[in-house]
Parts: sequence; structure tokens; C-alpha cells
Amino acid sequence: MPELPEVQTVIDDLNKKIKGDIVADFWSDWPKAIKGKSLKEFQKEIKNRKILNARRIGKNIFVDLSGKKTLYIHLKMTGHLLVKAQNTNNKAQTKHKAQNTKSQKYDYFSDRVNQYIHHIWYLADAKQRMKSESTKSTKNTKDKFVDTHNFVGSNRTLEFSDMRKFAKIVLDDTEKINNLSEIRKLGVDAMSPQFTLKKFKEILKKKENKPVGIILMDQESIAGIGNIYRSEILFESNVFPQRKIKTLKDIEIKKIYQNIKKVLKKAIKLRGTSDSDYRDTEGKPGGFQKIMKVYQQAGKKCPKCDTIIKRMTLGQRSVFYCSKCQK
DNA sequence: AGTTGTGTTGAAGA
DNA sequence: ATCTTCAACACAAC
Repeated sequence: MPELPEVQTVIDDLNKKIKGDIVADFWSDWPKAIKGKSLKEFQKEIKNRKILNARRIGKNIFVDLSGKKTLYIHLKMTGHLLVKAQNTNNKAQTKHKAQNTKSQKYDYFSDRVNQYIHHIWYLADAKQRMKSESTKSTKNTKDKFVDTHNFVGSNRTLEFSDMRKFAKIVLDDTEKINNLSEIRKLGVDAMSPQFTLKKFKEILKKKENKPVGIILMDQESIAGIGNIYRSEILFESNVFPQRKIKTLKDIEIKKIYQNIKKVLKKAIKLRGTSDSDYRDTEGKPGGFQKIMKVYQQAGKKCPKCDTIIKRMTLGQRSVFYCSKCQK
């Protein structure tokens, strides 16, 4: 499940790997994910745009493009982005390669979770593209027979694996993307400097009668925390998830605030959690699941006191806790 | 083999 | 308004 740390990892990877690239083409077998326009319109509008920068608010990804356009992506539950060198999108080819490299470097792209590719951006770095354009202009009879996905100069792909096909892709003017209702509604990003203890207290003041476990996940209050990290944050804070905001002592609020920052920071450092489907742009799992203390640990012993970790439903979602440590 | 749980978000229903 | 439920979808686990 991509939450803030997973999305941050993706953003960092994108800025490192595809910044400056030019979108040469786009392919999709699930155009339903593209909101607001047809596949054809989307393709036409994104072609030849340069990738300027990737940024995020909460779990929302924004890729700023030349010509004041922005590609807005939400990974939802099982979405993740892969950056591949050259044209390795052929599944059979990838599988074949994996079989022959058993003892060599492990090919993460061939993992099952990375096989649900529904959208592909064909990228060319600026230099490569200029070369291909000049060859094209002279004459290139080969071009006719070349599949549009294997156009001259393609040296990288950005591929979107999304098993459950919940993800969302929007392309529009940067201004319009920034003003989408779902973006404007977002609360302060949990890792931004603007999310201070003072700000946290202001947010809580408006939600006095709600359980703290709900507020942490509410994207319109604080953006970025999902089901994994809410459990971990509350465990670290020794606070029971159902506690109503108004019953929280000042010191508990402070503790929760500090643990939001601490847990997310640690998770970013470990490149996120790969409890199930999430992978980074290399197709590689993150590391936070190795140090998870309560999430998905029902039936196991609490790392602090050996009491059995329990699971309950809060806000239609599972939350995990230690009944002895969390009050 | 059919049912259930999974979690993000938006939309529909109350 | 504000709350709850469901739907989008695929798959693993029972």
C-alpha cells in the first residue's frame, strides 16, 4: 500500500532517473484509469513534453511537464511505477531473461507483483531524441514497419503496474491540476515543515469527538498517513486507536506528533513498506516491513511486553494494537 | 468452489 | 451537513 514514505521513494527515484526526459509515446490497455480525456487525447497531449520535476502532496504524485502541464497520478492500492532501461516491456522476453540469470543479479521486474503493466510512457532523453529526429528527417523506410512502441530513440520506459486497476491518471494544465477539488481539499502534508505541533493541535481541535485512529488516516486533515503507519504511530505513542481526541492529554498529542515524523522518516529511509504489492521503481521491495511492530502482526507477541497483538476494525479498516501498551 | 478480507478514495445512500 | 456503505478490481486464503 503506497502511503507517504512509498510515494516519497517514488518521487526521489523519478527525479533521479527520468527528469529531463521527453515523452515520446504512451500506451495503455486500461484507459479507464485516465480521467477527463480519451486515450487518444491523452497521447496527443503528452507527446513531446519534457519531464521537469516530480513532487507530491500526501500520497498524490505530480509530474510537471513542459508547456505548463502536469501529470497527476494516484497509485491507490496496488499501483507502482517502474523505470526500465531500453525496451524490456515484453513480458516473455523478461521472463526468459530471468530464467537465464538465476545465479546472477536478481531480476525484480519479473516478480509477479510487477507484471500487471497497464500503462507505459516511452521516454527518450533529450540528446537521444535529437539524434532520432535527424535520422528520421533524412529518410527511414524502416520506420513504417516499426511498431509505435519501438520508435527510434526510445531508451527508457516508465511503466505502471496496477493489479487491481484502481489507480488514477490525470493530465491537464498545472493550474487546473492544482485546483482539482480533491487536491485543494488535502490537509497539510505530514512531512512538510508546515506540519508543526501547533498545526497538529489546530487540526485536532476541529475533531474533538473522533477517534485519533481515524484522524491520522483522514487525508483532509493530514495528508500521507494510511493504514500501515497509523497503527505503527499509535503503537509507538502508547495510545489506543479508539481514543477520542478530547480525551488525549497534551503530552500524548505531543508524542503522537513526534512519532508521525519519526515513523515516516524511518520508513522513507528504508524505502517504504512492501507488505504486499508495493515496489520501488526498480521493482524492488522496501525494508520497513522487516521492522514493523504491530501492523499485520495480530496473534504475535508485542515487542515491548509480550502481550498478544490484536486487530480491530476502525473506520472500515483493520488497526493493530497492544492492549497493554496502548491506553 | 464459493466466500471473505484486503485498503484508497469517491460516490451514493441515509 | 455528516455519517455509513458500497463500488472500483484481482487475488490469496480460507
